[in-house]
Amino acid sequence: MTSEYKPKEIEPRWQNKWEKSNLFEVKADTEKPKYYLLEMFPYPSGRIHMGHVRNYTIGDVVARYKAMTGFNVLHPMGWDAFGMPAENAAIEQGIRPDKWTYENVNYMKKQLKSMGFSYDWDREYATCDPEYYRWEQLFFIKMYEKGLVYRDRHFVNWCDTCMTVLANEQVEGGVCWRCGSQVFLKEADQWFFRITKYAQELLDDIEKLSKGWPERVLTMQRNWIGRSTGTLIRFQIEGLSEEIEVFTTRPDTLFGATFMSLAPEHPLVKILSKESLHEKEVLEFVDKTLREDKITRTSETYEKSGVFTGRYCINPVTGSRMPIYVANFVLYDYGTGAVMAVPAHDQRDFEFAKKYALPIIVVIQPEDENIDPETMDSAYEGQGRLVNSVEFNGIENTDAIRKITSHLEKIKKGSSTINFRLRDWGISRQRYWGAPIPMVFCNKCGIVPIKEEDLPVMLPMDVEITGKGRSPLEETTSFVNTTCPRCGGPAKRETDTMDTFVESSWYFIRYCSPKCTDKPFDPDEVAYWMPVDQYIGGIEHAILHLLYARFFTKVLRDLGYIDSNEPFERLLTQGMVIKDGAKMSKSKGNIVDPEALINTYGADATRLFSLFAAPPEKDMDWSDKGIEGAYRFLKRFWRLVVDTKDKIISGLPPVSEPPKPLEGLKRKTHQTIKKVTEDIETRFRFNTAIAAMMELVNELYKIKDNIDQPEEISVLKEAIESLIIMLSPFVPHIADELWQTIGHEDMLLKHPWPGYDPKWAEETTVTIAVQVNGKMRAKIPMPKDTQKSDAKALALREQNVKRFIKDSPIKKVIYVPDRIINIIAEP
RNA sequence: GCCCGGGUGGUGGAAUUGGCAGACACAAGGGACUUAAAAUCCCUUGAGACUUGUUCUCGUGCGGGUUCGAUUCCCGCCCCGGGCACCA
Repeated sequence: MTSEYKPKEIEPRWQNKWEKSNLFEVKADTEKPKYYLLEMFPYPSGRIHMGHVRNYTIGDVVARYKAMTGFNVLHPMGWDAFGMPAENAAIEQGIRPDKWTYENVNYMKKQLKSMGFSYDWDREYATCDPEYYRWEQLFFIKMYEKGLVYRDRHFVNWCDTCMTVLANEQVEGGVCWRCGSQVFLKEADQWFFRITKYAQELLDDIEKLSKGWPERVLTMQRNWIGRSTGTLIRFQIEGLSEEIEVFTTRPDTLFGATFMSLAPEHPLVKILSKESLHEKEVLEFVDKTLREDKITRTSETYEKSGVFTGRYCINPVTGSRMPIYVANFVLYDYGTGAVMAVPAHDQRDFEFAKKYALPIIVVIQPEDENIDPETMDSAYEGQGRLVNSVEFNGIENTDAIRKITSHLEKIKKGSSTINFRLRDWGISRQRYWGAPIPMVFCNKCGIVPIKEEDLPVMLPMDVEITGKGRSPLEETTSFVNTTCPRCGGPAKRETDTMDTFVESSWYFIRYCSPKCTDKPFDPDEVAYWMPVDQYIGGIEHAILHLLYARFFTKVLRDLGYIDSNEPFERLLTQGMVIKDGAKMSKSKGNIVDPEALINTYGADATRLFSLFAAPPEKDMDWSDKGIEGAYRFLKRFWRLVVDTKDKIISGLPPVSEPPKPLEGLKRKTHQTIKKVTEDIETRFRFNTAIAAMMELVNELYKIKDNIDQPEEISVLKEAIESLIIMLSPFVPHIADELWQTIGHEDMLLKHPWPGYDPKWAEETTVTIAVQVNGKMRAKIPMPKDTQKSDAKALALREQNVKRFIKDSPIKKVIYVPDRIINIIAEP
């Protein structure tokens, strides 16, 4: 062993040793408590980036720590391998998506291994493996049979020049990212998962997650599901048998509803204007609005506009005729896609009414002012008593909500209802590189699912991908043409593939038994490992991925595959990696390649820095200089151990009563163990854990050369051994190397985590801050647990304290034991 | 626009339940060692004031408030970031 720290030599050596001894392989063992630690799996984009390094280092610290505290730790890794970049690579470089993907997987796997992560690589898979997506196809069929899958019309982004469907990401400022022509919304038949059926349970179970998930993620999910209680009201259309259904949370304003607004997408729009004078104008307006993107449409500053359809509906309580408009600000996605317009009490309706000279009727008057439709310049959206509402006049509007709803129920024109903002999950993608949807279209039998025994529906590999025209699968006749599973006659396959969020909605269950071939999961394995105890990943997944995974877990439970209600017991959301004030990205050119860092400073320094730079939840600012500090600390620690190695090897085990001069070191050692343990266990604050260990190293540097006596050496030995063990989850290579250097043979992952003696982890003297009238005037060391009267006496003796009290009488003394004493003395 | 976060020295951050603002690092400056450089080790380092102290004043995005005491709680702003259902 050399005396110099050479990460390039020791890191590959230990990675090999770990691999050869199968250190990270785990098996279900009911004798041991299990711990399932999972980080969000990566998309194989080509090379790992700093976000991966950060995410997987955080996970690795927890995984190794849990193993050292006696848990049977499952720590798997795999690849979220379907998605658009592979198709883009095919378009741009002519490389096959499967080849591109698996090459990336191999390269990134090598990179992850060079970081020394404790993955059980035996469980690895990619979601584009047919052995994986075949089960997804099975779930689709089972869900179809249960009524959880249906087909409906939906709007997609369409580029007329490329003749192709675009993802939102491919629409830049309303135009196609490739050819620059205007993108518009086009209707298409799509497959949907009925996630709304689970809306209430997804909302209720948020409560159960409140212990282990960040509050902000739960709030975001709650708002996304968006449950609101309201009233469904039916308006009869004059001259037609159809009714317009409206969802409103403000039925108290019904007497003030003077017109009706429909979303441009609403199916009634075409029927209403059909063969009328307004038909052309309406259709043009709808067409124009669908060419605008949704974010513009819903903004408050957006110019509200609409056109009259030529038809009227009847207000069910007043009997008055309400003109029906198509309005650009009404969203088809929320409620029923139709809004009863109450201009006096809704700002958007008010603006619309002013613009088109529609009647404004005030039906709610506040206590302290008198609202007049002639003079008002904005809608009144507050509380008050009803007016112009016949038998409901004088009632508080909050009571009127209930009373008018019951009235509507009596006259059979409406009912109380619960509305969710959450919409069903559209999973159809007109793309090649995804899991085929296992359905066929038969002229005789209609839509028919593939037979279970014929799964998987294999994605054909030999296709031409141009990025233009129809999906490549539609062009592949050998794929499209098939026979009907029911009648055996000629049939066509569904050529849409599934949203890649479907793969990531259940991958964590597959890790429990990744090699199971006759069913999706081995029930015993799943029963042992699930749920995931700790999930770690980016905050950008706070809503969609996590909600879909929760939904899928509940569906798979109801299909009888698993018992868990929720997939992830605890969640840690990690911040992004920022450089020069912006998220690291290729387009900004501010990428830092982790591979270069590993080559220069080693995996341990890279890991240490990514943990030390910021707490995990926060965005982390990258600085090139910071890694130098981490590297310097490792060198410093290395030298400390090498310098004291001989003493430590021959040293005595810890003594309970150390020599007086070393009591401070003993105390610092136990305090550090306590701090590091708590920081990992309860707070995930690795930056402060590392800072504490740095402090102990600094302390050791101060005294290491003055230690000779056997009893002193025993204190030193305890400190250094504890440090090596505690550092091992953070910087595993150097830790195992130094552990061996001081004469041990076991690997630290199998070594127990050190405990601390509470007696030594406590301070005996504390520094009390003395305030006079809330301003700090002195600091006094006192024995721990000093009584208030004694503390007061000591404080009053202090020169600077006397100076500020002068002759003023002491009115009050506030004492927070072991922290602060505040003397209130004002003349 | 809507929902959710964040803002502390030159920089990253610390302050765990309302109780000493700036731990630990980085950068910078000074010194030791060296023929020299690198490496290493030691010291100084929020701003300002003077009476240079166990000193005072100011200071946690901005403006108010609650409190003996506010980075922490409340109200109103400003700025930055994440998500918004076909990026993953």
